[in-house]
Amino acid sequence: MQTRSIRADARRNRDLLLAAAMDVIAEEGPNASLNEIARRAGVGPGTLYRHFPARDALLAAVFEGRLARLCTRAEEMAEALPPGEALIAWLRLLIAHAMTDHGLGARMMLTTSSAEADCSATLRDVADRLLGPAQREGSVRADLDFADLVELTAGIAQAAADPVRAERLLMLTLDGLRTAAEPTAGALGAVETGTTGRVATPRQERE
Amino acid sequence: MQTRSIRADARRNRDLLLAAAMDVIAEEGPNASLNEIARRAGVGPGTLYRHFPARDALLAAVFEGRLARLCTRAEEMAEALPPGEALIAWLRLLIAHAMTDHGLGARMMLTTSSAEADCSATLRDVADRLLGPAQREGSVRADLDFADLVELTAGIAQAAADPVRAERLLMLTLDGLRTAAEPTAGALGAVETGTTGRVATPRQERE
DNA sequence: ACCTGAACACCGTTCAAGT
DNA sequence: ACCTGAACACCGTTCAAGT
Repeated sequence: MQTRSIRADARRNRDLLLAAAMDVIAEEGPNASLNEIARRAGVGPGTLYRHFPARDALLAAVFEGRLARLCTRAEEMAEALPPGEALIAWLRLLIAHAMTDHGLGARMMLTTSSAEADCSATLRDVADRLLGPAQREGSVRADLDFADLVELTAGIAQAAADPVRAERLLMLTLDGLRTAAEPTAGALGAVETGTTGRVATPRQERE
Repeated sequence: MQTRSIRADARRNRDLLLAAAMDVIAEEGPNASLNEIARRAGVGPGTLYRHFPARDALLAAVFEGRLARLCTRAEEMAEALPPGEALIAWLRLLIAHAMTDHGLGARMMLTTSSAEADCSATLRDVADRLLGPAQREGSVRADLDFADLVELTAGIAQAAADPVRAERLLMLTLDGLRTAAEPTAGALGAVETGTTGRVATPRQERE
């Protein structure tokens, strides 16, 4: 009496929907037609909306599987490599991940809403597990934040046309564009302004 | 006999369309409804398609105005500031630009197609005008490319939720995430690999 | 309980018909 | 020449009706 056959059907429909969604999204990206997904799963559109009331709920469900794999890999890296290298290797993985399915990964990484399937929290735990040691080791800036890594990574993934460009952008980001930290002229007190967020626009600053 | 009144009408419709597009895109972003734009311009949808056969053509037209301003500012900065500072100030401007209209700027900066209104070429000229001097001065990496700047900039704009986050990400990108260039263990010859683009994947990394 | 699929308002795009 | 706007196929979303 605990599990009804009707429930089994619902469960089966959910699985069909999810499988179809993975296929269609892989082909068409995160804006794929929901009706098409329902059609390919062999159910009516209403059934899709019953299981996934909003598009992001469906995307999050697809995203979860990949996220699990990403966490496993993070553990492996934390054990196999020195902290700094582990973090960088994982960032590389994160970028590859964000580039799959026409940017579904990046979209899910950046979206703060859809708290129901909170991928963001899981991601944060994993990232902190790698970031902390790397910072203590001194191979990475101490003021780095989880959000910094996610945003820089997602940005690179969205802007890069292919994995080669992505790798290039990652290396630039790790090493920085500047050659030195000296502000051209004498020692203005402006060296540290970078960390404070907004900086005065250079308007009347002539010659 | 050179200019017909009919032409004046066509011209006027184009202007109406463009003005409406600027409004609607500012409100709804680059995926705004084309029918809605035509409606607000007071013309039929067919007229819109006559003047702008593809969505990107319309977006490019909207983009052109802002691009012109961006070029003017670049000239001003090149004259008023030392090369390194001018480049950075302009990058900041580029990011702000890429964040307007719900990401229209970033989309146009990254899209290589739609060669008709080649914003990309204009942008490239301006960027090179600032990048070259900054590199000769030595304040910025010598191997930096125009594409690097555009992609990093567009990536930051797309990933940042607000201008404060964007400024933070820009500063991180300028200075780099790493604290030092030493590869953890002894002096492998790997210090310079960052500049070569693709780097060997860390051994057993599959998938 | 869960599913269905017709129905609604909208979209992008086209094209015969007008002027 | 240029414009119109009805028309087509599609979309996201809902909801009475079924089982």
